[in-house]
Amino acid sequence: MNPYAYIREQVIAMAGAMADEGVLPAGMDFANLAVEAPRDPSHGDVATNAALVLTKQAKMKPRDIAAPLAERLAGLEVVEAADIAGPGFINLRLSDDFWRARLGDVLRAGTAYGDSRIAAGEKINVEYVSANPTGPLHIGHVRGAVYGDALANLLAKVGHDVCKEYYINDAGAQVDVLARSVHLRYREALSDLGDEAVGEIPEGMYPGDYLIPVGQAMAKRDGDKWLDLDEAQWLGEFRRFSVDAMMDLVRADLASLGIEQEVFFSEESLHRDGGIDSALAALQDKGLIYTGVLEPPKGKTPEDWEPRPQTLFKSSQFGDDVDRPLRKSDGAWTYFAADIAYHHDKVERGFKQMVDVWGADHGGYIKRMNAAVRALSNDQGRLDVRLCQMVRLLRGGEVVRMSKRAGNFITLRELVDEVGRDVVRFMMLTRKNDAPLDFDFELAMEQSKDNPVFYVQYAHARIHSVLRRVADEMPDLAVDMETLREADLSGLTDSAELDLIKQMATWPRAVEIAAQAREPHRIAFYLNELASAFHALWNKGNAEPKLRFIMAEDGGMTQARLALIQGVALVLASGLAIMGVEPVEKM
RNA sequence: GCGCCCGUAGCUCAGCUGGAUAGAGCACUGGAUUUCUAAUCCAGAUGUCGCAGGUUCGAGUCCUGCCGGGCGCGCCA
Repeated sequence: MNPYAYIREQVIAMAGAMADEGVLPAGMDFANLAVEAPRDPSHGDVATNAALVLTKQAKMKPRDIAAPLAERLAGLEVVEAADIAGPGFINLRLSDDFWRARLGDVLRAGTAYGDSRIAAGEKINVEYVSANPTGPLHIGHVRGAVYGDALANLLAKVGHDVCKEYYINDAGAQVDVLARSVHLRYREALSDLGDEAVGEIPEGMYPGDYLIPVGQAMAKRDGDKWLDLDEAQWLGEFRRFSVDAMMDLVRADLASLGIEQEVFFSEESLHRDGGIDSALAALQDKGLIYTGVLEPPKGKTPEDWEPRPQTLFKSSQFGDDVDRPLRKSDGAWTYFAADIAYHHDKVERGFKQMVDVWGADHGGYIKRMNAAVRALSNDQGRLDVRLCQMVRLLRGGEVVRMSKRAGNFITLRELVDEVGRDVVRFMMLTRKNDAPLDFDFELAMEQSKDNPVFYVQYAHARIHSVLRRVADEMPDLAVDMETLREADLSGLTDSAELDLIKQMATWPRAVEIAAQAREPHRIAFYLNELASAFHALWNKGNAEPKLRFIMAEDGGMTQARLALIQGVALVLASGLAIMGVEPVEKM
């Protein structure tokens, strides 16, 4: 049971009853009525703004509504006290028994505790990473990868039917460059001279060593059949072969972070199979495509600007600043045209809700994509573009400088190899996605409470340490899950113990809030607080031996305490699962 | 010039979509260790929430205008 949702139901039911009796007017709207834990715990366990929200509709003073409502609430068995405070808040203190029963909820649900049905069965598409298939993933891709993956988990937790997707930009000129670079490595592989064969990699080619095995693989598969042909004859095959190889690389990089997407959608397939034609035909039918001339962009006119009639999409009709071109001057489709077709395909696949995770430098594209989705879906679909800000790498307080030209970009794989998957994932989720993030190598590896990854995992490991220990110290005591679920919890009376339960009871709500805001970082903050409450109780046991989890002379108390910390472990584990971090049992 | 994001304690940041006296951590000071892993905990201070208006019972949160920082601004992806 979600205690806040439960109390809210009660409040609404009572307000309804008051309406029936004529104390309040009939037919009031309760949408804004909130029941939450007050910021200040001294105000009680839960608070409601009911009287304040209803004051206008009822045309009554807040306190005149609050008084009779509080009186009724006080009559509930679980309510110990109902006070009116401030401008008209009703503060409730709930019985300890009520809270102890919430621990039972946690133990019965297991890691499914916090699962919600607010989005039950709603299909949603989450597209993330979508890096160009021209090389391994690097540091710039990591945050979006982790954010997108955690968001997908979070959305699934609240009931969404989530499709995790990657858009392969395999149609642009960068793929020609890739194919030529691989052809170079192919020639190199067939030459007796080895690396010497191609010498310096020419300007405008990809110099990375990761293409050497790709060239070798091609040489092994096809021998010298492409060696003396014109580019036009080998380019297509080299494009396909190279993109496949790069996507294998990308998938392996993602796997090292524990990311596995279900759909890999090829941009090239849109060009090949008529996807662009059909998407634009759909827009054409709606009268949203025309030929026109755009104004030059203000403030930064390109030198070679010349007004030119273009094929344009009326994105300005859907909130964009100007209409956007669909064809390049050479007649080829723009990237935007392909992207329209891609989202058209998503709409056709039945997605009304779509999330795209992009780098902050693509912010300028949001309006036109939103416009396109609205147009393609007859305003039924909704695209939510989430931007991830830059990650700054620090080593010992110094910013790690990287440049693409110098080729010293830190790859995703290097990062994971150095600090580990769990650290990377957790750290990337310790900030709001649209705020810049500093990633400090030294802090990431530090084993102290300053390191949030460690702090949370340590709490989980500590709990399992106790569970291992009790097996040694009290071998005859039953501590399996089934037993703990039925344990008598009435011995849990200390404020630190009840605080821990109350903290756990906010988990389902924390999940829903994070999911609605699409902000998985909130999960990281929640886990930090829960871990903190647990560490506090642990230390209280050092000062007061009566509060220790293992009470060798009192099996019943030990079971109650173990039930408590097992509950904490379950909530920590279910939160870490959303983040994609392993809940370690031993450190 | 235009658009988007950001501005909260000395530093790094939360702030539950409008609630009560705006919170953590770091740093600083003092304290707890024959431990269920002290890898931790407890106690102590600080704020014109960038500025100015507006909306209302109530604004860090919503609206408008400024100021400051970041990103972007036909045909690259």
